[in-house]
Amino acid sequence: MTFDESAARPTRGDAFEATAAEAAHALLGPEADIFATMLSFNLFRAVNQLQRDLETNAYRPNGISAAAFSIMFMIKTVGPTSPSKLATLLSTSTASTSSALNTLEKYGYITRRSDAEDSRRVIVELTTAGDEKLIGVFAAATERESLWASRLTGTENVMFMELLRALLQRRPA
Amino acid sequence: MTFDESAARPTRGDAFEATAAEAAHALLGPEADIFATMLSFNLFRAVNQLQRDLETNAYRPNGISAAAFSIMFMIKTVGPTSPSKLATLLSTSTASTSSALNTLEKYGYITRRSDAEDSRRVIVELTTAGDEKLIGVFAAATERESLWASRLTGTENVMFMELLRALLQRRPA
DNA sequence: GTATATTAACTAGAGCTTTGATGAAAATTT
DNA sequence: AAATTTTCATCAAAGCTCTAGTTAATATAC
Repeated sequence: MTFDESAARPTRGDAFEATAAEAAHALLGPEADIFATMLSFNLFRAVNQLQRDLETNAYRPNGISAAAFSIMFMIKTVGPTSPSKLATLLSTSTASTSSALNTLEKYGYITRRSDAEDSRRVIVELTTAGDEKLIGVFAAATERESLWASRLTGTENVMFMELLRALLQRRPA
Repeated sequence: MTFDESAARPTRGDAFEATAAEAAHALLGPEADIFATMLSFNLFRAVNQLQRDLETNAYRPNGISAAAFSIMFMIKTVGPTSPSKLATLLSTSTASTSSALNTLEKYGYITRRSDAEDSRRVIVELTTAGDEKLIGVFAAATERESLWASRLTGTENVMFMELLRALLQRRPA
């Protein structure tokens, strides 16, 4: 990926970022390099706002949680699969997955059955109701996400995607 | 912010992103524009990994939670303040803040006292133990965050910061 | 001055998260 | 074949999240 180097000039964060930077220097001393910390700070701020938006406007109106949505979407992605596979794919624990599956099962959106090959294993499947629910929630979420993306230009969005892919794919230096 | 337009060429995501994109098209049809959705998908993936890293390597070894850390850091940032002010600044509910403050108080990291001016109001303050704890955790978190930032070049990190500031400061189009 | 409305903090209940423990089944070792 | 280890799923307990509702105190309206 290449950037126009002239673009790499410092710009200003908002008042809140400035206050947080002050606190960081108060904790680590005025000489400390806090760039990565402020980057992480703003990253969490932005993602928390997006997450909240999706929960308020896509998940909750449809009566499901973010975790429930991600599990249903994952089953849709990979097909009928086991709780442990879901946990691995979603970077969460099997215990959390088990708990969320309990709720989804209670609502009738997924079913559990025993694997004939390996009876330790459980196979989780979307029901018809679950599939229909997922379609509605997914459409609502996509709409909110598009609204967020509209804060950036097309080029900026592509850059953003590049940077995220780099974060996900590159090993730490 | 300006970008080198030649950099705005599509690159490839990982196998997992490709699978998710397939599922998205299965839900919305092959014509659907799922760019924003995939951007959001990768954003959550990256942030979840970072969050997990910080919890595992900075917060938990020091015996506190991410919420506890963010509250302590906020008190350090703005000084003694009320639960409702903390909730506003952290974009969370007063109920969550109250719950996290209960734990922090139990551990002796913060104190609550009544405001003389308005006795509905509570003033939350860091104890000496809380301040010392915060310094240690903050240093550990900063170290992990720097490691993450090292996955990107200096220019890329600056770009990343620009994009986050744009997301936080610009109104939806 | 009394009644209503608003505000601050908290609790209650449901859900998801974690680590750690448990039980059962499969794989491995001896 | 028998004993050990590993794997899978689940539960338990502690903590944070939310919405909704409560209590107490302040502000405003009549």
